[in-house]
Amino acid sequence: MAQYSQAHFDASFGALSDATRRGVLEQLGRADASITALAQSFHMTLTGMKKHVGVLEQAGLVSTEKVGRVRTCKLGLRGLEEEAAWIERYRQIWAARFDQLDIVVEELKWKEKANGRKKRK
Amino acid sequence: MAQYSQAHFDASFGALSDATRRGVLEQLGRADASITALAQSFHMTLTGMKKHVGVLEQAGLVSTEKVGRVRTCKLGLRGLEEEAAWIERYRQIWAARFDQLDIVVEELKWKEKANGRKKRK
DNA sequence: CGTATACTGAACCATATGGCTCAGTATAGC
DNA sequence: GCTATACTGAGCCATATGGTTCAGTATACG
Repeated sequence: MAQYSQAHFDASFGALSDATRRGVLEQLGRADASITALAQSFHMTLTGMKKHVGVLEQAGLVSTEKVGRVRTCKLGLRGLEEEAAWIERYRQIWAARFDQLDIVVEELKWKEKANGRKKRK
Repeated sequence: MAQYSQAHFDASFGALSDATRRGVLEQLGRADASITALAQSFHMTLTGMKKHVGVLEQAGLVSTEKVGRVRTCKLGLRGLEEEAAWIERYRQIWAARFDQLDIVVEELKWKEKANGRKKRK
């Protein structure tokens, strides 16, 4: 889990980079749905929606099962833990860089004032 | 703030869906870098790297400034707050659904009974 | 001034993406 | 059995992506 299998991220972030697919995830969060139901929700053909579901399934975000004629889609086994972790790590780095900038600003203030008591170095 | 400007996500998640670009973000997290430096790091042409930087810049994740001949790239003003929030919200929905599944699993337990499938809380 | 460096832009290429239609196959229900 | 439903697969189309080369332009520096 500590290892970030980069390859996975290509698929999952790629899957998230489309508004329709994010919408599908949201809808599946409310309730499972058939391909037909999803296609209608997003005003597109069955075939088009099937591709989107395929992408989501490939990324492990959705799982499907066909019973009779109907393929039911639901949220997949994989959550977005690793992706959340990656972003969180990035955000910390980003924040750190920004803090450095704050420090620079602060140091400049300190210089001009020559009175700084509360230095947080 | 509660408004999620979906259009933005296309760009940012799209930018994250490529290993090279994620790598660039990590490198820029350590230190600012020129296009040339980045291109060398990732073994690709200047022109190729410039495109990646362009994508990241478009997504607001990187900002660049040209001084003399050198264009220096740094982490952009935009962090990934909204993206983190989206994923977090999804994860909660996902977890909720999974809890329902846990209930199902528990209901099925009476059947197997002996096998120790420990439920994660 | 002359040359090496750093980038830029156009153009090309192969492949992927996001949609569609159309022609199937399989199942539900009368 | 017949028909409507639900999906599937092939294939088309336009555009985007990830990379390249090549021919510039602008700047640093001896």
